[in-house]
Amino acid sequence: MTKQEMRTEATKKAILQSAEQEFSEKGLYGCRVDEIARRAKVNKALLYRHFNSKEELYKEVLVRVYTRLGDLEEQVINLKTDYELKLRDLVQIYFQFLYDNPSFVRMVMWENLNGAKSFKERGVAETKNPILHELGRIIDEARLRSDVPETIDSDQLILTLIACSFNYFSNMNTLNIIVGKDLMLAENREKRIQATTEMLLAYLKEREQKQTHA
Amino acid sequence: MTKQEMRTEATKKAILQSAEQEFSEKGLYGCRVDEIARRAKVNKALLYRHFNSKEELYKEVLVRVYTRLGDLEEQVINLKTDYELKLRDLVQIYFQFLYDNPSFVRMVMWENLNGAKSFKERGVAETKNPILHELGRIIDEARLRSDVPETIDSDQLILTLIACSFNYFSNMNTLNIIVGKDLMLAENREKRIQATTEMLLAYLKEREQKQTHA
Amino acid sequence: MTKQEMRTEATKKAILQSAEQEFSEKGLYGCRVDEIARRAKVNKALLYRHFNSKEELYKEVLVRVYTRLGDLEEQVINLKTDYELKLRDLVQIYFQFLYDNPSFVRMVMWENLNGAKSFKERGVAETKNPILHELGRIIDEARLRSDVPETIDSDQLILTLIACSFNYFSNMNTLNIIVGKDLMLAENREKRIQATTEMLLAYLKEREQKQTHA
Amino acid sequence: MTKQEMRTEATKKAILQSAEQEFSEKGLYGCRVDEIARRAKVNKALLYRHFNSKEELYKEVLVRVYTRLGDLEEQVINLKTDYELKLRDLVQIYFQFLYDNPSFVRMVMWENLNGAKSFKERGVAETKNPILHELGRIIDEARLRSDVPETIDSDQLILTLIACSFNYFSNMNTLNIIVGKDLMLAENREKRIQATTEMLLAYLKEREQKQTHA
DNA sequence: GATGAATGAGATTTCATTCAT
DNA sequence: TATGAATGAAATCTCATTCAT
Repeated sequence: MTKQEMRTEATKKAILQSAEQEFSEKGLYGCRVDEIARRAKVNKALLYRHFNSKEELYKEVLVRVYTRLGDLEEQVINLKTDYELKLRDLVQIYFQFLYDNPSFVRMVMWENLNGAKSFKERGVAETKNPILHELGRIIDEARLRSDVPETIDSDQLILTLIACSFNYFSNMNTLNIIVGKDLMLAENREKRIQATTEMLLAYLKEREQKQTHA
Repeated sequence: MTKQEMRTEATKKAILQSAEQEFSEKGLYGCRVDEIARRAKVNKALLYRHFNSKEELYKEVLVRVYTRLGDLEEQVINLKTDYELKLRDLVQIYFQFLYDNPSFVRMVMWENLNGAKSFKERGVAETKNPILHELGRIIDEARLRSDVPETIDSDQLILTLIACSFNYFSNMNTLNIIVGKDLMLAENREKRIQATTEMLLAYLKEREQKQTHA
Repeated sequence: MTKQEMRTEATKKAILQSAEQEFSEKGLYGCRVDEIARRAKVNKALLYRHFNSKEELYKEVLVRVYTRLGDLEEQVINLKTDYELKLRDLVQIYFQFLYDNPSFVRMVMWENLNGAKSFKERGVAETKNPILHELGRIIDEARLRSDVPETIDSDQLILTLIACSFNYFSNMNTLNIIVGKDLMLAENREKRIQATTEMLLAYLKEREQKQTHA
Repeated sequence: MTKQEMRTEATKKAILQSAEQEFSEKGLYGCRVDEIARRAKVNKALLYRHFNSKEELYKEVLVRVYTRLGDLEEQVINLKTDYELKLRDLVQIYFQFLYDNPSFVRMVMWENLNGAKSFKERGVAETKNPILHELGRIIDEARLRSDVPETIDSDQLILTLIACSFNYFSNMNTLNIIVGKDLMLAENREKRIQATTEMLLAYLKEREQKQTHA
């Protein structure tokens, strides 16, 4: 890579970082190209040269943000063997990820509000998602060991994991008011991780019992 | 109420309806006053006469949408006596509300993305919320009957109920892709209601057991 | 005059008073019909019924304001006989009038900025102006008594009287800054009246001398 | 200065010239940004890029117009030595300036009608004013040579000079009607310059005499 | 006569995008 | 590649005026 190319890459990265801040904060419509350029310390014409349009830049940001999920892979493979503990860790890791990546949460929200348009157009769903991948494996393994019944609906577990984790951050502003607490506090997050884990496990066991009694 | 006043109310209502559609769809920034006026079949000046600014109109819509929660009261008071059945009904009612009121879901999302600014400014949190009110009562009653342990963390139940219900609709666009199903279908919603109920109950019982064994 | 007519007159007067405040303060373009109506506590439609248009109302105000000059007549006829004292009094009266009628000063300024359009259209120049009328008489009388030379240019006296009096109030905002004093203070006004009088007299005498020596 | 910068300056100058015409003619409120842009042959967005707002542009024009006073410096330093002649020249120069710069007169009028708001905000009073500066020097010198008494109130001279000169142009539209002459004519201006000078001198001498007799 | 609602045209300002260098 | 100037379209909001009762 030549010096020139490296400079170009640096420029693009600066733009993307700036754009991530702006887009995640204000969305595709609330955000201003001027502001992105200003924060990236480049001029608008350059931004357009590299990304063609505001919308394309937005999509690039979406992809970039989503890709970070992939970085969880290492953490996820090194989980304990016991499936209860594994599940607990998985929830923990997901919560931590959402806590560390507020722009992920917000971009997903913008996407949902926008009919997941860019999400679909850029095939973001294909992005490696170690959390869900591992949840699937946990269930599969448990099934094999008959820890959970064959009939378990793994979608419900996925939906519950996502709901309890994602919603905690996505709706934090209103939830804080509703429960009258600062849910950002480590203590409260910890409690919620615990409860989420218990819920998932309880759901599994409940099903198990039903299965047994059936 | 005079004829004149009735006409005025009708005009305001037309504007509010139009604004609700536009704001819930595109948010405060993505939406255009021109379009709201066009849909309401009034001119912009009139809209400004009645609502002063785009932002005030937005807040009015937020309040209006949120107020609909209150209409659930009748349904909620007529619940069965058994607390398990009650909980099931509550989840069912909430899911149905969110299904019937997509603009509620979206407005809450916009608010969260915007730091719940208008939510706070208009004291929307004070709005009657029969769902959460009833959930509180269910837990209280259960406690009295010792169906659930004293130590139960009711916040976790609230957060779970909201998360599992709200997130199902708020993130539907991306969830549909992730689970590869159309979650809007009655069948899938029904399953999710079932799972959510079971989760809540299992969580309660789990705690109960822990309590017992402790 | 019937009760109804009296009410109507009262309404018109209220509008005119309000309009005078607004127009003199902000001019024809800076002022808002809404505001005039609000201050007059009538609605706009009524205002239009009585005055047809913003511009006509403006002209009405101009005439009204200018007419107040006429009220000086009584004061002016009762002047002392000595022409020096008369002149002094005249200056004093004019200063007092301008001090008491800031809207006169401002309306004349707006008119000048606007090419005296309304001034001409409404023939405001025809309005009785006891100050100038009396100044003319003073000069005439003085001429007869040979107190001043025949050749005196009375226009110069008129222009000086107006300039020294009017400009003191019309440019007060900038003059205050230039001379670093509050020219509104009675003390400073008094000094200026004195100086203006002396100037007029000195001018007369100077001319006289020239005449004499010629 | 690069070519680019020169172009930019040219654009700004074109806008300022256009704005001066419009603002001086119609004032801050009567004037339209559209029109300024049209006359300057640029589009509105560019105008805003360079000047931020209509009001800032107005202030820039005010400063620009006022600065022209400074250009009189050369003329003013080369005055004759005799103080009577000096004074005469000063009046002549000031009249000529006001005649040549109608937008100066009008901007000062707008400012006074607007409470000298922009005048104060931009510290326009600090602008070099060779006329008043020189008038001060003339009086000082005269005092030293005892041509005029120590007690002379120089403010009165300043106010008279400004009043007689400025008012001649600021109120020309109404004065023309009052005196029934076209005061713009060179002949009439000349007479007025003569009268103003005599007035100032007469005032000085009158005071002198008083002083002498005292 | 009097009112409050309603209107159309237009004001200032903003924004995504392109041009010229 | 990179830049600052420039643009056209459109956004929010305002205002003199008229309508309907």
